Amino acid sequence: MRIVTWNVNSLKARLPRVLDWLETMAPEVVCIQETKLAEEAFPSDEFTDLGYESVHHGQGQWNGVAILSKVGIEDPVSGFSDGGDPDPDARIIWATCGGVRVASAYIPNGREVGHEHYAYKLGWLARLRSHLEKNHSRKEDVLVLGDFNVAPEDIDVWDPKAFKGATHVSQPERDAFQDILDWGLQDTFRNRYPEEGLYTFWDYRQGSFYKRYGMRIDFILATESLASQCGLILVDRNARKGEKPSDHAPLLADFYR
DNA sequence: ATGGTGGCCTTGCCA
Repeated sequence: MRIVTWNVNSLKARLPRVLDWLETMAPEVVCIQETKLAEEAFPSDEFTDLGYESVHHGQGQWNGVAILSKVGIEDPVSGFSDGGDPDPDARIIWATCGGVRVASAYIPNGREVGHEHYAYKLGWLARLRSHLEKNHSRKEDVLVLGDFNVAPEDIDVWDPKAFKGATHVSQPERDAFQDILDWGLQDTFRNRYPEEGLYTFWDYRQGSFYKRYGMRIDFILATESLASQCGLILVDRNARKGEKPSDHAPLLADFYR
């Protein structure tokens, strides 16, 4: 099964590029973040034409997550099933695709350390762990994909000194990310590539992509049963080039199962 | 290639 995560930064603005890329790479399952579309505006017909069923959890101007699948979509759930209040934002959707429980997640940005939105981010990461604990076992085939807005280690940013005091690298965020891994998930890309300088996001500003000023904040997290079957895994940096790119590149993995 | 925000029902906010 070939699976992808991609923060497209507006599916409306990105649709031609996304459709073209999906035709070329032909993944079975696709996790999209930042659709920035209302529920009814989701272009499901265009994806159907490429052979995908789809589920979307949208809210309009901001956020919005989706899963596309050529191998079935069963038991879709929007948000968290942890007994808590509904998340005000459309940031996570779950579905079972080809026997694998898949999540497409867009973790809050946090804005600034100490900001109200930063507290929301830490709480959101804790709820993700809580959802996993309450609904799944680490013995199951579970994949959590998405934009976590956290760089887990200093090697995941282009210059740690430039991020002093910033979100994405603070210890509470890194601890919350590690808590999710500690539930029973592995960072499949990092398993394969231990070196620095490999990123999934480059800010639009200041020519960051061309200067290689990136961050690795998008992940394909897998339980052991799947992580041990991970084959090809790569960031398609070519998708960050050219006309009207997203500020994130897609992360793609093949699981032999 | 020899440079260099972009998306949002926009006039500032968010990332």
